Amino acid sequence: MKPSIPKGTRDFGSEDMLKRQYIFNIIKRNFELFGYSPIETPSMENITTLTGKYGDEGDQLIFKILNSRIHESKNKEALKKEFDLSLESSRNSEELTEKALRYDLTVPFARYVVMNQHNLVFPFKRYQIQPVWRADRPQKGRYREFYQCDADVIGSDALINELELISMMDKSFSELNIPVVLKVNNRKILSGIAEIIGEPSKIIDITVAIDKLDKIGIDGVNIELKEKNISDNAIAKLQPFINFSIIPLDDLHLPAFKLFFEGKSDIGFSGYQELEYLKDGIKNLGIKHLKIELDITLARGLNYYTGTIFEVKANAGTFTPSILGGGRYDDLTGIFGLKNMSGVGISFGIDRIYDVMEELNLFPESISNSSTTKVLFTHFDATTQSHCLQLVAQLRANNIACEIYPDLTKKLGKQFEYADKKHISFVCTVGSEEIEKKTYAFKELKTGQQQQLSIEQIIEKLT
RNA sequence: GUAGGUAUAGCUCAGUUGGUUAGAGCAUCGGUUUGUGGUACCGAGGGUCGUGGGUUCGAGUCCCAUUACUUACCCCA
Repeated sequence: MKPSIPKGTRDFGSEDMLKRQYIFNIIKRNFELFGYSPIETPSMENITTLTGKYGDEGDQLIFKILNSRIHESKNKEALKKEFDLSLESSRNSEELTEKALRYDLTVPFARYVVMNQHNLVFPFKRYQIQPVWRADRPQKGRYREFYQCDADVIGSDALINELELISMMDKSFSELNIPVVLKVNNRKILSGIAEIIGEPSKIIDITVAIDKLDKIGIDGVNIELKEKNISDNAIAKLQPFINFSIIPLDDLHLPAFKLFFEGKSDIGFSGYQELEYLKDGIKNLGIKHLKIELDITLARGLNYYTGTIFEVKANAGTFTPSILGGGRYDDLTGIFGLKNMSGVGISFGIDRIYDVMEELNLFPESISNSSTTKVLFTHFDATTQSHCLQLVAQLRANNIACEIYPDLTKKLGKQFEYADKKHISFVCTVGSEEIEKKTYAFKELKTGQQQQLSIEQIIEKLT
């Protein structure tokens, strides 16, 4: 049988893992620096917890888990009927699947908050670093199993939370040294636009069309809008937004927004006010790295967002994936029975961050050619090998990572080659003469220097 | 769901308008070197050319089907 793994999944080798841990460590440190504490939730959720939160497209991508022991079902007729119906259309049948793999970390988090509401201190700030699964078609930078690194604060509708998140993104991407643009928008502004032009149900079509501006030009956008049955009158009203769809936040002319919404759309006006707060507040953050722009076309498919929305795009030449997403959700916990719990959060996509950093060669050289092992003990036979056991014990007692070449071989060359390939810095050779004199041949592979040292001298050298 | 591309050694890939025994590099193992790695040289093992059918005197090469992988669109981290 030829070994294989499901498509869209990957194995991570040791070097991959060291690089991934490098990213995880930076993100995790910043999460803690900004006051978030860790939680974890199960890989699988009850399917009813997940469905209906991600929009139609998202719901289709949920990995469902077939119920166990369906052959023992007492009501096989009902089961068959559900199965037949499932063949006809996309639907959820608890007869067949009552569990599913989590699609993101935000919805399980909301579920967690509701279930633990009496034990949590609000506003509750948590971070969570775990894999999620999507039944997507894999392609470059798109996987079916990938990690998200989420930080959310729930139980506070203050916009200072958004500012803190922006500050945290700036610090994190600055430390990772990735060139990025933070795109910001606000669902309230989108709703306001839809309200004013009288096409409230068409807002997704509108943003999708405007988003194609740089590809198909302003006329192309207008044609597409018309194809989506949006009235000429509405298209006319949209024109200012098409022209200023993407604009650096610093250049943003807020009075135009105010004028557009004031007295015409309450929700749009409140979106404008939030934007104004953010623009003012960002001045206080001391942003060093992040380029921030307002992007009216940024909609984000997830249904639960209600206010600010974030997306970070990396710039690795032709490869410009979005590597972070997030936003504010005013009532995600409401469905689970807990009202008035506004939350806001962001999610780093570590797998794509990895791809971008690999593309741009941003990993420190030291990661690729470093080993967790400091010293390899080489030997000639069973006697000298077992003597090594005493020596490694002493090194490990001093927190020096070391290992013994496990196979018995007379060939020192082979053992040295092992050390070299594993990028182990030092080799300590133990022969009968060494055991007698209690000094060992201690060689630094990088320099080729070798001296006879006692185990105490070795420990001293390495600490 | 829509549209392309690819499939040959463990890995990455050559293989000409169809023509005798299908090649290379890397990796593995052995040797030059039975107490010293990264370099070098010599040698060895490893293939029903994704699967099934067809055309042909003859198919890795052409045609059809099928499966897997992959890229782009949609959507997304």
